[in-house]
Amino acid sequence: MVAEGAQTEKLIKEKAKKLFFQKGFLNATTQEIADEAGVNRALIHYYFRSREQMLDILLDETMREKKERVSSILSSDLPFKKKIARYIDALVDHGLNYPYLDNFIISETARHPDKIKEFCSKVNVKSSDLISEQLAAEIKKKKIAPITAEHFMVNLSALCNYPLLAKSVLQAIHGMTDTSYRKFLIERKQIIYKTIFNEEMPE
Amino acid sequence: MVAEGAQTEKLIKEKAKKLFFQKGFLNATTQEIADEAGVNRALIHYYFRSREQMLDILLDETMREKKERVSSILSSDLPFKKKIARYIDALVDHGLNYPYLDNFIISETARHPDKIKEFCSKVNVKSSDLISEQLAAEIKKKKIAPITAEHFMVNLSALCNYPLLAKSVLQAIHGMTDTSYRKFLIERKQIIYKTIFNEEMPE
DNA sequence: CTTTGCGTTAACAAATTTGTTAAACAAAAA
DNA sequence: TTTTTGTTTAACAAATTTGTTAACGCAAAG
Repeated sequence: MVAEGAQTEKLIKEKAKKLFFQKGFLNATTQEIADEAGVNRALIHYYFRSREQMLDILLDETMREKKERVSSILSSDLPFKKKIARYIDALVDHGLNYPYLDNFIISETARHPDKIKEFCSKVNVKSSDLISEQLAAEIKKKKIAPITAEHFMVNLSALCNYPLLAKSVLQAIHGMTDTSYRKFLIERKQIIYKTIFNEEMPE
Repeated sequence: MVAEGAQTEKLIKEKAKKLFFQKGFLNATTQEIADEAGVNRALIHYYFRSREQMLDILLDETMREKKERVSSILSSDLPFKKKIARYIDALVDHGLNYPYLDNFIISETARHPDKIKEFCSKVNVKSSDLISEQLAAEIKKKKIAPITAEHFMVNLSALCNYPLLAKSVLQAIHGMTDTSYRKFLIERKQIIYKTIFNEEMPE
């Protein structure tokens, strides 16, 4: 049973991401990660030196991937409402895969405030900048009620991300199964669009 | 320096809440809590037996308090929009005090799914039930666009809670200071009302 | 004044978790 | 076949963290 090096590294990363970002075990131990991947714990240190460094890599990788997906949509030349519809779609879909990613980032940055600053300086994407002109134009044309780009983006993030983040709680309160909650989240894409624009989502 | 018993217990709880719910250190050690309170670590075990039990008490106490505040508003006989305005106000104000409470609950329940179920069975408050009739009435009167009570409440929670939860991230992205972020959150009360009802918040 | 009991502390013990290292192992190169 | 290289493992060491305990101090009760 010899797993090629790069394979193992990838396997560990995948399983660690699963524990952290899908299951929400944000203090998963190196042992738990190793068990999940079915490898010896020392391999984590062999490939990543320390838990801390692995964590940084996972976070950087996952956030980068998400940011790419998301800002490619926001920087596209789609008409505004279409763009936002796509954005909602991407955000919710990504969140279905990694519901606890934001939760992880929040905890991590609460402890180590420098990390988020450092990361922002590397991957600086102030998403509100990407839509501010288009938003202003829509507002001028009276297509949308006046709102700043910051509040608009925060509204959007909140409506998309929160139900993913708070999955366990909302699911328990409303007594939903995993599948019915998933359905609820898919439904929300339309709801969010409607809440933001006060009109049905087209098509 | 003899601190009365009940005083000390209260002090420890306060400082622990500060670390967990205000600062977002959701793996604060017993030592950190003791230091914050300026007492010997053993006192935590003296009063709460174990870290685990203290945590349960803190969570129960804080959630109960929040639920009371919040559902008293929702079960009042205010007109619908006034009621929601109050609700937004209460939720954001509470969140200003304990921005990381939800984050804590989320992590906790991810690890121990039973806890949230147990809690829900004790303090069963399905907030959407408290407004569903009134909401339906408003919709019938064409005052609000059609939406289920569940989605309506999740929208509301999302818009209120997410910016508190994600404080560190949003603050970093938008380059805000603590005070300007606080201002931003206060502003949001109107924004949220406007987003939900598509009209200015009165008074 | 002595005793009793609660609150407090320091010191200790145990458990958990991370990180290191030397040896084992397998496949490719010599 | 032997060597070499990169990967994997078990065993060990160190650090962190939780939980326990015995002793100390002080105030109120006897």
